[in-house]
Amino acid sequence: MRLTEKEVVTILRQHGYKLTWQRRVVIRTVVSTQDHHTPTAIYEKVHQDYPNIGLVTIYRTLEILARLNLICELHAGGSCHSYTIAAPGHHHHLICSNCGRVVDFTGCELEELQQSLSKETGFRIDGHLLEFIGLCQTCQKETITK
Amino acid sequence: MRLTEKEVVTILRQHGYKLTWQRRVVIRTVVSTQDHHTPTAIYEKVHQDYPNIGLVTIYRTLEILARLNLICELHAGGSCHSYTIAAPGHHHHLICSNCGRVVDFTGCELEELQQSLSKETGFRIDGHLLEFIGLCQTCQKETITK
DNA sequence: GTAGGTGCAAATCGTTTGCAGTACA
DNA sequence: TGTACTGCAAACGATTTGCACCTAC
Repeated sequence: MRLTEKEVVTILRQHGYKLTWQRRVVIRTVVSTQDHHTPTAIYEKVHQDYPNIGLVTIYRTLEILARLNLICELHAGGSCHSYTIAAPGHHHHLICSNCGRVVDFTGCELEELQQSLSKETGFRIDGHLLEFIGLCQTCQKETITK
Repeated sequence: MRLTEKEVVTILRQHGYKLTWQRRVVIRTVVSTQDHHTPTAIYEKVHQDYPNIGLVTIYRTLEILARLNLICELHAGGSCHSYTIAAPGHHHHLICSNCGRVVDFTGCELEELQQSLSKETGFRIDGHLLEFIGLCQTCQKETITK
């Protein structure tokens, strides 16, 4: 399950950050969809309703949220500065290359591979990056009708 | 096994690209180390011996090499525009977070996970991104002595 | 009341493009 | 010899920074 606006806000406060309306708007935007967003995309979306908000604020807010692991950076989609709302705990992402929808999953079961790799190479393995890319059900149908 | 300079050059020619000394120098630089390089890093390295080469040429050469799958883009290291020489066939990377050394491996065995994910989510899965990050043997020793 | 947050403008960085000259095949 | 390639400079987009003002706590 993904983090809710309330949870994100709470964690933000717990870490001593102030809750401004700008931050709340950014959080709401990220939480409210299943896809991933670049800073500019968030800016354009938010800017429609709140023309006073600055792009700089988006950057600064995203930086904080990323540092607190409240949002996740994606790579497989294309842009490497694209974020989606986090889910608690260790998880990975399955991304639709057409609409950008992101689905979380747990249970990557890489421990075995990681161990044998570690043994073979002598590396001390600290982490991994795993993302799947494909087409979601809706976009598959669209492709067929076209 | 990773591609050699000769192999890269051959493939380049097979695809109708001309072999300039600039391209040869870039290829040699990428092939000659086990780590990964950003365009700027390659430029600086190459520029010492060949001050006439332009950064633009590095970009254009890397673009071609990437398109022909002769170099691989890495993400887990930090910079998202970092390349390492490719190995033939489906493979993944294990990256040292300290020295940047890259080790290839095959046999990611994600087919099972991929299938169950596909069944659960309805996604048609087209590909995946998998990278391990850690410390190579040499860098582990360094960390201990310090 | 005050520390932290915001917006603006300018600086900066990485990357791309237009164009005239150059070199590989 | 002709076409593709190069280097330069300029353009461009994304991101960061300095600073004066503002606001959540």
